[in-house]
Amino acid sequence: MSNYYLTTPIYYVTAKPHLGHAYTTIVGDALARWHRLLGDNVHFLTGTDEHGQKVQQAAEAAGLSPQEFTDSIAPLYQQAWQQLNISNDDFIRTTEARHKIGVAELLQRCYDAGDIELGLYKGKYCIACEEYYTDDELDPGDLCRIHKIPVEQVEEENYFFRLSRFQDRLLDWYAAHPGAIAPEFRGNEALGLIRGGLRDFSVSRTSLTWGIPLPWDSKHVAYVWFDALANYLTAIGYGQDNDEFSKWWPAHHLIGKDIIRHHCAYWPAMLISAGIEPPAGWAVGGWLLVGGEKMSKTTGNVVNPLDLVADVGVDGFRYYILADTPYGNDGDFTYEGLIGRYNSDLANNLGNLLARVATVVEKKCGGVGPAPRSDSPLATSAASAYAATAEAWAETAPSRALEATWSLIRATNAHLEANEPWKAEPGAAVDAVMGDALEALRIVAVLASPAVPETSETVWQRLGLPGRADEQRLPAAAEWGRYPGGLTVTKGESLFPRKSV
RNA sequence: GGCGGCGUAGCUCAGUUGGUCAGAGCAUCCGGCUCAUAAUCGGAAGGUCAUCGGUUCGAACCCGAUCGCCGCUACCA
Repeated sequence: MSNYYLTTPIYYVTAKPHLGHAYTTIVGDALARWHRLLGDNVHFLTGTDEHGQKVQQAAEAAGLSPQEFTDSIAPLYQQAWQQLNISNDDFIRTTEARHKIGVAELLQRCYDAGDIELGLYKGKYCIACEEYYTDDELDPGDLCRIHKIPVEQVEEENYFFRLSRFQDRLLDWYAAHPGAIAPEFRGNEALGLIRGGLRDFSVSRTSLTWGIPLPWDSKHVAYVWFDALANYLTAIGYGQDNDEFSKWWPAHHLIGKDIIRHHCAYWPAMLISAGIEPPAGWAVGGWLLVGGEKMSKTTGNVVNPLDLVADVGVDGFRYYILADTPYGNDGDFTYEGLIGRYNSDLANNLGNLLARVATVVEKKCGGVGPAPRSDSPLATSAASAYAATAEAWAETAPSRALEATWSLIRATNAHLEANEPWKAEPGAAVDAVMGDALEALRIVAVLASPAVPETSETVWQRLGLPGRADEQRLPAAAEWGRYPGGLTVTKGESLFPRKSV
């Protein structure tokens, strides 16, 4: 049994949970659940990023202390993930004591290594970005390109992380670890920006107090990115519990394409400096657009995932997110797409298959599920569906994984159609066909459980199987012929009632 | 400007080292079936794999050029 440590980015508490957060988190959850099926010992982490100037400002605007403010937002994420059936093993908030202890440790290590040095920073600073910019990075009139507001001329004593020293070490590390960043073109992008030259970056601020003090100079608080990245360490005991830490590290990171620089350049450099092994891998996702446009408050197209759950259920939403968006590229959320997937894949294929099988078992087999044939033609369909599903999950390609799993559902519908058990008199022939269908459904329930966990449990129970679908272990659970027969099959309500468009 | 990517059936996309690679799903049309959620099954139609040229016995896949689109070039999934 191997340990598998998976992280999502931690989400900045100036925004409430939206579709974009849900997208990354659901992908992470499905991956975590798949690895649990494989028998891995999984630790799946998500959380919230709660320090920095923007939080301080948002708190002031709300008339709260920063701590009160973050205390009011962080639970929204925890609740959202609960409602989306996210199986995170931990949830870290960067305002927790364990995090502050670990960050201090990491800072001190980098400082002791000589990679953090005091400097004077004169520059043009965008308050909204919390970033300094050079002239060529600004629009005419010294406007921030992102926020279109004037930057301020600021002079501040800062500590700097000497990132510029790490270019060769990073390139060497990546050369020795091909494929660490997926998809490949994102890896090229990361290498490109490292080759393009790395500038030292400021890791402290004296201009605000809402942050973690530097252990050797308490006038400074840690820059929010340094603070935030460290969550991946502090959540598993860095600086406090070495056994726990070394049990899980290095991590597999799930990130968005916009934070490649921080995660693929800053972060491994910080780790190398502190004497910690770089991450095991990064899976970089694209944006989930809404109607072809980037979600933003100004265009008013921010989608609340919980509204969608009310329409198509948790699994309907999860399935759509996973099946309709090839990971790595931008996806496009549309309501029509959501309903289309729901109807065709969930209602027509999976839901209807279970319904027709249950009915025929009831009518022709007395409601008792027969055992499958060992030489069923469906056995090969199941084997190839499993192989393709496993391969796709290994490549962080949920959409292809689900397509592969669903191929077994289609094959099962075809198998029924070819044998027409509803026309035959009860007997061995009917039993054989229905046993095959039940066995295929059993395998589908296991393979689909990372995406649609609730549905898989329901199918599992309706088939009369003991235990739970998500307790099964692959590859054994995908072997043909494990449905024992003699179990009571329950018809039940429609799994996914069709939606009218 | 620099670096990188994309352009495959109406739509969304698979095609890992060049030789059943011209595919899947959805949508459309025709037919079958009626156990099932007007579901399902079969079949058809639909692409000169952006364009041009090259390498090769053979290229969607390699090389060059052209056209179009996009990403990154220190905010945030």
